[in-house]
Amino acid sequence: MKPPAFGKTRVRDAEATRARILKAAVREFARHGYAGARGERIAKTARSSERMVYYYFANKEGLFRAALETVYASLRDAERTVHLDDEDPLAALESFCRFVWDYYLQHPEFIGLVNTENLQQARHLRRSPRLGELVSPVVGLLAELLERGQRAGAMRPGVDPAQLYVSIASLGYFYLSNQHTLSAVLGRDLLAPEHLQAHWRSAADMIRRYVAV
Amino acid sequence: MKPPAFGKTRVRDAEATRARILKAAVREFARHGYAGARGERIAKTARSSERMVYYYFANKEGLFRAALETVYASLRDAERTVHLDDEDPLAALESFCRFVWDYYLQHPEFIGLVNTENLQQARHLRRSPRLGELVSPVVGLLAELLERGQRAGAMRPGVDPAQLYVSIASLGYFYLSNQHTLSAVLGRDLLAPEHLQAHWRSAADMIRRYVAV
Amino acid sequence: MKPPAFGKTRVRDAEATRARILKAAVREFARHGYAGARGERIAKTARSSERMVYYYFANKEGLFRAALETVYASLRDAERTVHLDDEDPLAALESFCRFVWDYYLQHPEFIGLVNTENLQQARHLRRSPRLGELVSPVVGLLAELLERGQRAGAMRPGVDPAQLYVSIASLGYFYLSNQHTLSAVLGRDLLAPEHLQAHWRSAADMIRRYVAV
Amino acid sequence: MKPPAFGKTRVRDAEATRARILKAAVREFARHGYAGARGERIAKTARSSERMVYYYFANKEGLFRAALETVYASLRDAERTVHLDDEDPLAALESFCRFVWDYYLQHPEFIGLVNTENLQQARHLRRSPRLGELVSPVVGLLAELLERGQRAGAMRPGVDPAQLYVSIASLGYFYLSNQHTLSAVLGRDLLAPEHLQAHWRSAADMIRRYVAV
DNA sequence: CATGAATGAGGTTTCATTCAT
DNA sequence: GATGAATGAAACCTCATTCAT
Repeated sequence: MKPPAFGKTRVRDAEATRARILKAAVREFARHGYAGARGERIAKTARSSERMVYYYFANKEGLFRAALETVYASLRDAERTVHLDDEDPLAALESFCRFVWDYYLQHPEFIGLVNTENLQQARHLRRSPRLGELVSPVVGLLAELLERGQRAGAMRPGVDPAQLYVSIASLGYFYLSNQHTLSAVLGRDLLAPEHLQAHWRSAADMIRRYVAV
Repeated sequence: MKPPAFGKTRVRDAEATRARILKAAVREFARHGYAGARGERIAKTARSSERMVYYYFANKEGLFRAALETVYASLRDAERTVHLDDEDPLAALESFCRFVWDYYLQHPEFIGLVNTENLQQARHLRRSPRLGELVSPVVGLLAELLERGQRAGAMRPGVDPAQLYVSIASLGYFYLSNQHTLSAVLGRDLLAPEHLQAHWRSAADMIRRYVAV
Repeated sequence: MKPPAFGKTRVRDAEATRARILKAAVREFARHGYAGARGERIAKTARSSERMVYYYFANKEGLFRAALETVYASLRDAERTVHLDDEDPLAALESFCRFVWDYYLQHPEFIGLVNTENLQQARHLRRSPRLGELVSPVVGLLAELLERGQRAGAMRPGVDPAQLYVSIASLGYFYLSNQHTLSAVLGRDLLAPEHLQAHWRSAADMIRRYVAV
Repeated sequence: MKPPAFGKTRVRDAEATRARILKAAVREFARHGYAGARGERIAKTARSSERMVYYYFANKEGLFRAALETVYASLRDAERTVHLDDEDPLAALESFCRFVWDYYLQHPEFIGLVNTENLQQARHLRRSPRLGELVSPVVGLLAELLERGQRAGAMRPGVDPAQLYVSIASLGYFYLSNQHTLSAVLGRDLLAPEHLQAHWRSAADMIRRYVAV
C-alpha cells in the first residue's frame, strides 16, 4: 500500500489516511444518513481511529461537508469527459443518457449523499459556491446538442436544456434511489439485469421521443 | 368502532392522542430521517409526552413502522379515488399525471418517509405484506387506459403500464425530492410557481409524447 | 374453575383473582429478585391486569410482603404436620431431615424469596411480628427429640437444638440455593437424581454422627 | 505491564479508575442484586462518572460479569495460599474450615454476588470456562488430607472430598447468607461474636465428627 | 503525526404508579 | 369491583467531542 520509502514518504501516509477516512465517510453517510452515521464505524472502515477523524475534519459537520464535496467533485470530473459533438445528434443524446444512468448505477454513494443533503435542505451545498459550476457545463453541452439536432432536422425546437437534463436525471435517479420500496411494491427486483435493461431502454426511448421531431 | 359521544366526551382521547402522535411522527421522520428524529420533538408537536409515544408504539422502530404505514395508506386511499374512464384517453393520462404530482407536492412527508425507508433498504415495507396491494390498482387502471387509448387510435401499442407508472412517478418525485440540491445547482428556486408550472407542463408533454401514436 | 353460581358467588371470584396474583408474585419475586420482578409479568401470569395488582396489594412493597408471608405461612403449615415422637430417636431425626430437605426441594420459590429477603436484610420479616412464631415449634420439637434420644442412650448431651436446626437447614438449603454455581464449578448437574441422593445420604449421615453418642 | 511512573504520573489513572469502578460494582451488585444495582451509585462510589462505567465495561451485563469474575478470582487467589500438609490431620481440617468461614465472613460481597448469580441460574459462570479451575485445587487438597488422615488412623475411609467441601461451605455460607432472616426468626443477632463463635465451634465439631474414626 | 483516556449532554426506554370513570 | 388511559421519574446507554500527552 505504501510507496517505497525514499524521501518524504511519511507525508503520503498522512494523505492516505485522510483519504481512507474520507472514503469511509462517504460510504457511511450514504448508507446511514447524517444522523445515523457513526464515527466509530467510519474509523474502523478506514483502519484508523476516531481521534484521527477529528484531527483531519474537525467535526461531523466538516466530515460530511468534505464527503459531499468529494462525491460532487467526482461527478464533475466524470462529466468533464463527456463529449457530444462527434455523433449523430439522437445517438449522442442516447449515449449521454447512458452516461448519466451508468454513473448513478456505479455510484450509489452519490445517490445516498445527495438524498441526505436534500433531507437537510441542501444546507451545505447552498453555502459552497465552488459547487455552483457543477451542472452548467453539461447543461451547456445539451443546449449545443439540441441546437445541432435542430439544424440537422432531427430534433424539434422548444426543448429547454435544463429541463431535459432534469428529466434524464429523474428517470435514472428515482429508479435507483427508490429501488427498494419500488421492488417491494411492484414485487420484482428492480436491479435484476433484465428489469434494469428494460427500464434503461424505455427511458431512453422516452427521452428520444421527447426531443425528436 | 368508537363508543357514542355523549356529554363532555373524553372517550376518544385515546385515539385522538394516538393520532396526534402519529401525525407528529410522520412529520418528524420525514424531516429528519430515522436516526435524526427526536422523540422529544414528536411528543411536543403532538402536545403529548414522550412516555405516551412508547405507550402507543412500543419503541422508535414501531413508531416509524406505523408512520410509514400511515403515509402509504393515505396514498392508497387517494389512489382509490382515481378514475380514468370517462375521458378522452390522452386527457385522462394527463389528469392522472397531475393527480400523482399534486399528491407528491401536497404530501412532502410522503417523499421524506419513502426516502428514509429506502435508505434502510425498505426494511419495514418488505415485511409488511398488507402494503403489497399498493400500486397494483393504479397500474391496472393505467393498463386499461393504454388499451382504450390504443383502440381509440390515440395511443401506440407496446407501452408497459408499470414502466409508465414508474416514469410518471420519477418525473414528479425526483423534482421535489431533490429540489434543494437542484435549486442550488441550477441557481433557481424550483418550487417557484413559474418553474413548477414549466416542469409540470414539459413532464406531461414528455409522457404524452411517449404514449401517443 | 369458578364455583357453581349460587349466593355470593362473585366474592369468591375476587379472592380467586387475588390468589392467582399472589401465586404469580411469589414465583416472579423468587425468580427475579425484588428489583427484577415485573408487575406486567405477574399480571400476565395471573391472567389479570397490572391494575388489579395495585388494587389488591397497594404497591410493589405490599405485594412482596404478602408473597413473603405466603411462603413462610406455607412452611409453617407444613411444619405443623411434623411429629417426631412415635419413632426411634435417630430414625426420627433422619426423617425430620428428609422433611426439611424435601420441602426445600419441592418449594424452590421459598429459597428464592428468602434469598431476596436476605439481600434486603430481612427488612420485611423484622417488622412482621406474626412471623416470629415461625421456627420455634420445630426447634422445640427438636429439643424434645434430643432429650428423648439422650434418655434412650442414643444421643449425646450438649447439642443445641437451634444450632442443630440451622445445620440441617444449611446442608439442604445451600445445596439447592447454590446448585447453579456449584454445578458449574464442580462440573456436574447437582439436581441429577444420583447426585441428589448421594448428597442427602451423606448429609443425613453427618447429622446422625453429630448427635449420636 | 504499566509504564514507568515519572513526573506527575497520571498514567495509571486508567487502571486505577477501572479498578475503582469494578470494586464499587462488586459492592453494589452484592448489596442490591443485578436489577437493583444502580449505575449512578456505582459511579459515585468509584468517584468516577457513569459514562466511564460504560467506557470500561460496555454495559451492565459486562460490568456484572467482570464483578463476578473478580470475586471468584479473589477466592481462587486466597485458596492458593491454603496448605494442609504440615499438621496433624484433624487440626488441618479444622483450620481449613476456619479459612473457608473466615473468608465468607470477611467477604460478604462474595456471598451477595454468588447469590445473585444463582438467581440467574449461573448464566455467566457457565459461559466462563476460565472459572472451571476454581474449586478443584482445594478439593484435591482435601482428598490428600483425607488420605493422610486415614493412613494416620485419625480419619475414617469412605468420605467424598467434594461432598465434604460442599458441607463445609454449606455450614458457613448459609449461616451468613441467611443471617438476617435467621436472626429475625430465632430472635438473636447471629453476627454477635458469641453466637458466631458458638456456631463456628459446633460446625467445626460436626465436620470433625463426620470424618473422625 | 498520533493516541488512550475521559466526558457532558442528551437519547431511548422502562418502571411503578395514579387518574378518572 | 373493575378498568383503560395516562404519567413522572429515573434507568440504561450512546454520541460527538476534548483533554493531555
